[in-house]
Amino acid sequence: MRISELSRRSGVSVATIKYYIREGLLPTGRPTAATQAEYDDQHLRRLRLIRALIGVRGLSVNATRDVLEALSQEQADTHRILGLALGASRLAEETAQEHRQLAEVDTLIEEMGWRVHSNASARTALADTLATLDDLGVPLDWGALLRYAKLAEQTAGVDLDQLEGAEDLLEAAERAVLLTTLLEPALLALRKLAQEHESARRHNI
Amino acid sequence: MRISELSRRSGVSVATIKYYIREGLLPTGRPTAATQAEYDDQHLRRLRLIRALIGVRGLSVNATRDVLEALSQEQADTHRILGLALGASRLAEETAQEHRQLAEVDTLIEEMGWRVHSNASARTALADTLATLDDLGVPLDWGALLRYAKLAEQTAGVDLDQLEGAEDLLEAAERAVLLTTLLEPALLALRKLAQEHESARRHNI
DNA sequence: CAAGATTGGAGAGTTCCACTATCCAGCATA
DNA sequence: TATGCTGGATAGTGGAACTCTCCAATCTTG
Repeated sequence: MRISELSRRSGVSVATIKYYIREGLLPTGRPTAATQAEYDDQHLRRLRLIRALIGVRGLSVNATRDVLEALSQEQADTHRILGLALGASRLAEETAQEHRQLAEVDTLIEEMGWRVHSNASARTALADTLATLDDLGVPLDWGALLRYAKLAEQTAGVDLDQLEGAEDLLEAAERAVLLTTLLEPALLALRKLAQEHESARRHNI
Repeated sequence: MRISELSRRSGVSVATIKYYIREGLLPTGRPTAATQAEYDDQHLRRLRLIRALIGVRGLSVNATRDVLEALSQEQADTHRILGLALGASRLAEETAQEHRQLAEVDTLIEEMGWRVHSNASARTALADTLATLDDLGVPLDWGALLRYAKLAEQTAGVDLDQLEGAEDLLEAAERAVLLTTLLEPALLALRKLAQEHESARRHNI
């Protein structure tokens, strides 16, 4: 198919497809002439993934490219993908406060018995939030943190179960990305609904 | 204190403070003369909260204003805050697909016995993601959804426990906002760490 | 009490991002 | 052969989040 058909089938404008190609989110088509190229179902599939990551998950184009690069580099290795596909995280200036929080995060990881090698951004993101809560005078106590961690562990268990049924490796890798990245807002939405219910229950409304 | 001291103590530039005042995130100081106003610790506190919501949580200025308005309007009612303080969510076009997913979400809410009245944005956010996953050929099955929901319920339990110790109502309301909004990236970070561990465990690495 | 810095308020300017539009020569189709 | 589509490049758009500049009034310092 040519670009206009790709556009029609994906619902993404030709101009935007060109933009994604320029930005390295989407590979170019197979050129058939100087001003002609051929696109296939892989392109369509990739384009849908891009739109999901940008539109539903709210990732930036840059963050999306990072995720996609991890996807293509590590297609054979689902485990690595899970470690890599975490997307955008803020760059944190290293204050003394942050260092202390980072140490607390590492203690938590040890306490949970988690074997975590890379994932520096998740560690700093966590330390970041803990530091901010401290600054705001609403520190999160160790017990709560531990309970959250245990629930996260169970959640990850459900996540990994979802990967079992995957047929080919490409699909497994893609599914891993979707579960780490795309499911985030859904889980947060679930938590909000549960909060409202739990609040109503405790206040006897 | 005057604006420059507020700036120095908060680490936010004077220009930005003025911008937040213009945008309605921060109330004006108490005017003492035509070109002078007095700020207090409440302003400083509010400013730190704003920076946390924008910087750490990544909320937009508009979304932050919504959260802050909910905070000031419903200070006395923690439950309402929890329902309101969910911040930015994408506007979804109502396709037939979406309707089906929304029905599934409602079935889930019923199955869980959740009493949820408002929170339309959490419902659509959830339906959105389910629809997208379906479109991408990686549907989330009912069992997994139910397991996620149960974990969300337990997470909400921990959340609500955190509110117990609050002394005054203002603090309770603020804490509710921080827990619904600011803790999100932390929980997602925990999930990522847990995923990496769980993946390593299952693959015997 | 004069000089210099600071202030509140408002408008304009800046930077970044995610597109979107325009242009062009080459190609496909009728 | 004319009409429209194509890849590639460049420029333009609109929104968001600041940031700068200006002003007269006011405060502070010497």
